[in-house]
Amino acid sequence: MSHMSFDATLESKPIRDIAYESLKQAIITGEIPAGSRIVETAYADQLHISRTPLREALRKLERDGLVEYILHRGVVVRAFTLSDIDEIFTIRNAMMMLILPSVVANVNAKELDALRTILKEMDVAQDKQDVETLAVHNRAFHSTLEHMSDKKRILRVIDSQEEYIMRFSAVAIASIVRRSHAHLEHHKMVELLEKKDLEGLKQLMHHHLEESKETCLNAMANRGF
Amino acid sequence: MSHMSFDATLESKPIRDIAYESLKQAIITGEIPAGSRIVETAYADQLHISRTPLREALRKLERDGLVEYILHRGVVVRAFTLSDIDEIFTIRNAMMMLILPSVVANVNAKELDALRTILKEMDVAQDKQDVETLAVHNRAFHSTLEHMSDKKRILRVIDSQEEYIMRFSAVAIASIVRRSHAHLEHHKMVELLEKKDLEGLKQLMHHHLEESKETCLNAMANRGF
DNA sequence: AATTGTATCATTGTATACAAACGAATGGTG
DNA sequence: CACCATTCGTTTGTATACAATGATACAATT
Repeated sequence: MSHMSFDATLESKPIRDIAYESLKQAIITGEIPAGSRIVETAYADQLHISRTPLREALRKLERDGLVEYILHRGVVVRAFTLSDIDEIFTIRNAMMMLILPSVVANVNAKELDALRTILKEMDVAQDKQDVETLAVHNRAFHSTLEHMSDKKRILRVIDSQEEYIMRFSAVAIASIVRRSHAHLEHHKMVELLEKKDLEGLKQLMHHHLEESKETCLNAMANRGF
Repeated sequence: MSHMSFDATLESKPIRDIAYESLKQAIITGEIPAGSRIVETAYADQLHISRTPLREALRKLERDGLVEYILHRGVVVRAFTLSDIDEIFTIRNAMMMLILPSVVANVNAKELDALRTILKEMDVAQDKQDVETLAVHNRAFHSTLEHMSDKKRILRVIDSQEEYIMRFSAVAIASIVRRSHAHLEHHKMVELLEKKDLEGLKQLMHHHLEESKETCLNAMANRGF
């Protein structure tokens, strides 16, 4: 056993998955504007890959609802409206309410530690007003919390909305008021988790996500969406 | 204008979509058992198509969560557990609660008529105890009702669970007791819609879907799931 | 006998080639 | 000039060919 592949995470992913993630990112960040048509040959050339893996990536994006397929005309990037954002946050909130019971039921010391560790890093970022880092940790915090649940299918729905949420909640975090509120709420969430206070957690989480949605919708509206 | 293509619904769909639907059906009905590996060459040959469209169909099913992808080993059909079924019904119920306000807000005479027409056919099927037909109309009823909402993204989530729901709720409809309850509830739903009684409708719908889930879970458990 | 190395095979991953369909430009006809 | 048919180019749809990878069986070594 001289040299096996040491790190499974570095293992070469199929090109189609790289294309999938690349496209997803480009669409969510708006790099590829809504309404754009994605011409396979052009995009494949740009990525220096063939059309085959690109097309498979497009089929996945189609099921994600990020692109729309038109017979014999390929795909166009779907647009986000304010209503879309509203719905995305609403879905996530509802799903969160569904998994919280299992989160509280499953929570253990190790996972609480993981949350506390993230929280400490958030404290630092919050002190520095480092919004970028805060956004990253925010995602990690929520993701860790969510995945304490064993409701796989519900988690799948949440995950499918996650990309958008993080994209748009970054806008919410940019608000200094919302930022400090959210920070306090994250701390309170861990407290409630420790106490296994399901009802308190549900109420807090619902409020947290609702506030986040409102802040985000306002910010987007101001940006002329 | 001699002969254009007359019926858009008969328009030739891409093979990949045919493969997609065929596979989806086969998996949901259990024709391809859970845990089976789907070997591309074999399945493509069986459908008399090439691997390319089949692979694109598999990528869609992957995003649907119907198959699982394993690096360099292809896809295997995911298993349904009782917990899966529970979650699927739960998701659908929660999503339904979210769209009902917009359904009540948007309802108009034409759509109510459509519902009433379906209901009449259900009356006939119920009289004859024709479970097959009842299942078809049941799907049409719920689908029509749901699509009165303009919440596109939430509807997308509902639709993504719909196939399973119909597969499993067919089991529930097989119960004669549940069948008559459901029938009465469908009539009551239309009444409440007419009256635009949102709260009443929410309560009824929640109960309706919950009962359906319980009946289904019991039936499945008895079948040794 | 157990284990490890190696050859082979089955299967997936990707690229390319060709066919079919659509759309825009062209040209003829009333 | 308007209108329709035709042609051509672009782009998607599908098939096939080839490369890369992982699994398996078997032989060699201990």
